[in-house]
This record gives sequence, structure tokens and C-alpha cells, in this order.
Amino acid sequence: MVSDKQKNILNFINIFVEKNGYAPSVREICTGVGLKSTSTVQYHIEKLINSGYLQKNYKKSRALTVNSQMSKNKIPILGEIAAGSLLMAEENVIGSVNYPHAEEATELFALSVSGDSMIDEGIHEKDLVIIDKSLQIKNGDIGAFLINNTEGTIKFLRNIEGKNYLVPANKNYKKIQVNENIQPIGKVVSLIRDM
Amino acid sequence: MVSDKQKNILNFINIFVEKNGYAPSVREICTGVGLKSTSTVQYHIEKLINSGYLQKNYKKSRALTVNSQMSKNKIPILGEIAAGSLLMAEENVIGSVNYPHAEEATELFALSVSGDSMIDEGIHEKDLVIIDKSLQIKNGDIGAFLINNTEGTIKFLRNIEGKNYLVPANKNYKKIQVNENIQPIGKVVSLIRDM
DNA sequence: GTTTTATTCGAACAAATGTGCTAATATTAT
DNA sequence: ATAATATTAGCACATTTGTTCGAATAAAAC
Repeated sequence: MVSDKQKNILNFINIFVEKNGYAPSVREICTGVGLKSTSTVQYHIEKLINSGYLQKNYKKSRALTVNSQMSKNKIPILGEIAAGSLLMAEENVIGSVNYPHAEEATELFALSVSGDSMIDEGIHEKDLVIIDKSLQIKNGDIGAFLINNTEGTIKFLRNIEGKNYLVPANKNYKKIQVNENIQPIGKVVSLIRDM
Repeated sequence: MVSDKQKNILNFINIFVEKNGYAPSVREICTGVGLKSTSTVQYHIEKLINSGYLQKNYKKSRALTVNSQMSKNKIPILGEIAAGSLLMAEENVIGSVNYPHAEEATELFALSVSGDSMIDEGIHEKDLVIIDKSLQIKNGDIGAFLINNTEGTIKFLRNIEGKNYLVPANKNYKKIQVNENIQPIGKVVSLIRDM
């Protein structure tokens, strides 16, 4: 739907806004992405608007706004992980949350905790955990895992006598040995609880 | 240092940015705050810049940025509450954190949790709790309290047989009856944990 | 190959916008 | 009252900036 050049422009705008606190002018985008004509930039901006990535205010300068889904510091909240569905599929997004530390929001998402299997670690039901897909889950880390392509869960990953286990922080639950039905999603990097 | 009109202008800019995603032009500020001359606005803008409230980029349109301390969604993190000191005194601010739900940042601040007296509620040492000074702490709420003007603490407030107690969520600690040495700071409304 | 579509450029225009200058008025200090 | 300071206004000017039109080039489809 959007070409590389358009992604390039969107990215430039994002970085510009992040750095300067206001959007670039058409001509600043020109030099920023290596284009010589303002109308070429207009052309791409219109495409980005039609694709829903940008918003504009007619005839106002620097009145570009990047739509929230792809703006920095804002990451999607996923609902229950549906069977076989792609994790980041849009139909699973039930909201979004600002997350100040996010540099690259693409690797991050939030998941609402269901169940009490991590209660002893102070992770409650309804808490929001931030998951970084780009970070490998190491021994001792808390990670998000997908079981049988059906169920999402938050657990400790622990290596015991050479074997990997998903270990809950609740005596009422048992640890599960990692097998081919369990795939890692990402490392839990943060927790947000509203009261 | 800054006059009412200048605060008025700063507030207008803040709201405008919040609403539109980009800063207002000089003439938009004119009509927004009820001034008829662009140079009057320039005059006030320069004052606000000299006072450190605003930043500007010379000859660029809509290139105003509100300095972070007074921008929305950003609230101060306080360190240990020093004896007798005013809670929000600047010397106690050790950082700041973005908090998406903040409408009026003035009533909110963040406190780093020390100790494990609320461990059974999943509130750990080093967690960041967001406190709303404008919300009264009611029976059953978790609140922040100042004891003997010296020590800050997070506890449940519970009314037992007509008397108010600060109740920890940890069997190793005892509840404390509320007396004149204990003053409420605000209600704990959120928790952030980085791992 | 031809046609269609996507992308780029150049130039010109009108509007929006920041700035500079001078003067008038209001407020405060002495 | 007088002087100093703060605030406001009006106007003109130079740039910046978004927009538009036509045409050239590149890429993709047929």
C-alpha cells in the first residue's frame, strides 16, 4: 500500500518531530529524504494520508500529525491471543498505552495479565505487562509465551538440569517443560497497574 | 516573573498543542488569548522564552515548544522525603516520568517505593507509584502518608472499629493507628515497574 | 513492444507566518 | 506629579510555506 519512499518520509517525520517538537515543512522533508521538488513530497504526503498514516490541516504550516498507532511511545495492547492468529494482527489490538521508554515501538506491545500464576512476583490479574519482542528470554527472566498457538502466558524461564521450564510464581501451579508446543514471544520489560 | 497574560498564553499554547498536535502560529495565539497585535504576542513569547518556559526556532513557523517541566503527561519523581521539607520542593525531584493519564500534572507525582511493607499487594521495592494529591484517601485505599514529617510510606488505610489505621500488606509489619503525627499525602493511583 | 501507473521535477503563485519598527496606552515606582 | 516600566496596537516587509499545473522520467502491467 505504501512504498519504501513513503515509509522513508513517515520515518523522517517521526524522527523530526521527536527531535524538534514540531513537524517539518514540506521543503524540510524534501532535503531530509533527498527529493528536489516540493510537489513530489506533496504527492507522497497525500498517499500517506489516504493510507491513514498521517493527518494534515489544509494550508497550515507544519500541521502534519502522525497517527497514534505508529507514533513513538505508544504501543498496542493486545487482548487474548487467538488460536493460530498472528500475534500483532490488528483485530487483536484492544487499545494502546503510552510507554515513555519506547524508542522503537514496533518491537513492543502490552498484554493484559489474566490469571494469578505470577502473583508471588507481584504480577496481578488486570496488570498490563510490556513485552519486548526483540529481547531474547534468558534463564531467570520473566517472559511471554504462546502455548499450543492458543494460549498466551507470562512465566519465569528457568533452566533446571539442562532442561528449560516455564515456572509460575504461585505454589498452586506447576512448572511446565518447554517443548515444541511452547514458543517464546518476548521478554517482559515493564509492568503498569492502575488502581 | 511572568505575568498573568503570559501564563494565559502558555496555557493556550499547551492546550492548542494537546488538541492539534502542533503549536499555534503567532496570529492564532493573538485571537486565542484576545490580543490584536502580533507584536504583542511576540513580546510575551520573548518573555516566556527568557523565563525558560518556552523554546523557539528563529523564523520557523509553529516552532514553539513548551519546556518539559510544565508539559502535560510528565510528572516529577521525588526521592526520599526529607525531614520537614515541603514535599514538592525542587531539591527533592530526582527525575520525571511520562504518565499518559495525567490531565493535570500538578496534582500528581511519582515516588520510588522503599521497603517491602506492601509486598503482599504486589508492590515491590524500587517500584514507582503514582500519587494523586487531589484524591482523598478513603477506607480500603492504598495511600501515601508522611510520618513525623520525616518518613514517607505507602500503606492501606483501614477503618477498624471507628479508628483509622495504616495497614501494611506484609505479615512481618504491624498496623499503625493514625494520629497527629501521620498526615495523608495522596492516593496511590498507579504503579510502574521496570524489569 | 505499447499502455498504464507511479514517481519525480520545475516553476510560479497565493497565503500564512515571523519579524521589526514606531507609537500609544496602562501600570508601577519614585 | 513625574519618570520608568510594562503592555498593547498598527502597519509594513521579507520569508517561509502549502498549493497547483504541466511535463518529464521511471517502473510495472499488458
